[in-house]
Amino acid sequence: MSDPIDRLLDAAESGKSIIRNRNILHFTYIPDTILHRNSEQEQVTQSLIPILKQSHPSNLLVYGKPGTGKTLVVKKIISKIQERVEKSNFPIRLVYSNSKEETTLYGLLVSIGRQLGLKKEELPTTGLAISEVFKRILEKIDQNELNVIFVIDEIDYLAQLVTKTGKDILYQLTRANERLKNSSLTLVGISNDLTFKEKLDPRVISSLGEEEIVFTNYNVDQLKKILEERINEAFMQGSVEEPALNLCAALAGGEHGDARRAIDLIRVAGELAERQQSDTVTEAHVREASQKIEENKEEASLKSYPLHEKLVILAIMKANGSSTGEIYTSYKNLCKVVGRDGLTQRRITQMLSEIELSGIINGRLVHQGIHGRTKKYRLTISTEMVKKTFKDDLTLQDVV
DNA sequence: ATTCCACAGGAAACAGTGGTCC
DNA sequence: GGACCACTGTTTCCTGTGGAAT
Repeated sequence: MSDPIDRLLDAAESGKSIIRNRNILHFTYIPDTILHRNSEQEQVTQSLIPILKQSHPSNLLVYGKPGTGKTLVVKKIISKIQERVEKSNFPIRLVYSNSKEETTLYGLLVSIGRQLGLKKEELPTTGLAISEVFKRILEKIDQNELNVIFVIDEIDYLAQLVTKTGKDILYQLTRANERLKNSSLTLVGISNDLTFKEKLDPRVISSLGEEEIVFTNYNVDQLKKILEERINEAFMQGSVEEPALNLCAALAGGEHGDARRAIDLIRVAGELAERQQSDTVTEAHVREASQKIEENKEEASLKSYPLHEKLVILAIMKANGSSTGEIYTSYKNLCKVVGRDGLTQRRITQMLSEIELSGIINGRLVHQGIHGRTKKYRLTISTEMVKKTFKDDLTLQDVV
């Protein structure tokens, strides 16, 4: 009798692979035709055309929900312009940065500076005043006579960072051209949040929102087209069943027409099907994939929490559906068990709202008359999931 | 009609870290 | 080596609130 592991490996080796090309199953892979964003591509191109004419265009704002291809379109068009302009001896420099990836305003500015070629000695990663960092970036641009396009993804986060620190960097960015002598700066902001402009300083709105382009959500038919094209290239002929394709499009369309999610779904479903040595991807695989993606998200976010947040989640688990006060008492007990000092109730209240944002718990404000008002929280994920994930944490082993 | 509970959640201040600049 | 800066995670202090109880 052969070793079961060998048997598995043998089977996997002899079974045929239904995925031909994995790369195509990543959202960020863009074959030229696959975006289905013709009118948006035209709009973006048009508003950036002044660069070709060697005058700097007005600032541009691009809106669209996640997975609508807005970043990909912007990047693609700018790199096309770059190619043309290179020949004409009028250099432009593309600087891309994602506000969500940088946790601080300082970090964002430094990432921009690095892309412009500022070394660590010229622009240290900490210690300077924000205005100083900004000044150095502008000096560099002017010195090298660059025509720069700043693409700032998730610019709503930047706006948040700015309001937090009280600096008006956004305003200065939009008006930077007034300070530049031999160069130019164009700002392309990308945002998921259509309402984000309302929170901005009116002075910023007037210069930033000169041009606006909205990427509408994909509908189910468009998602189907996108999936079909990718499937044709990425899978073996006929290995994805029609109902599976439809389900993928429907699931992703049910959220806000997120092509990234649709493509993720079909990729994971394909991988599952391969692992199970199935010749085709079926509806069942897609459902399984959807569940798996969900679980992975939950697990990853549970794991990423620091100790006190984990304790709070455990406290909610132990007293499911209870009020902030009860959760706090439960949390204090847990702290005693693991031998840590408990934080204040104010901080725990804040943590609860933070955790709620991630969707792991659900809060409901209740007014109990003379018994005051409180918020009642319950877990939205299974307790098994929490236990399973926290078991690996040494300090938590006793309390799980 | 008034009181009063049990918090929610904003604002500000603070401590500590890790850095620059002169 | 002291003044200064950004930033995080926290504490302290505070005002506001809907409806049961009186």
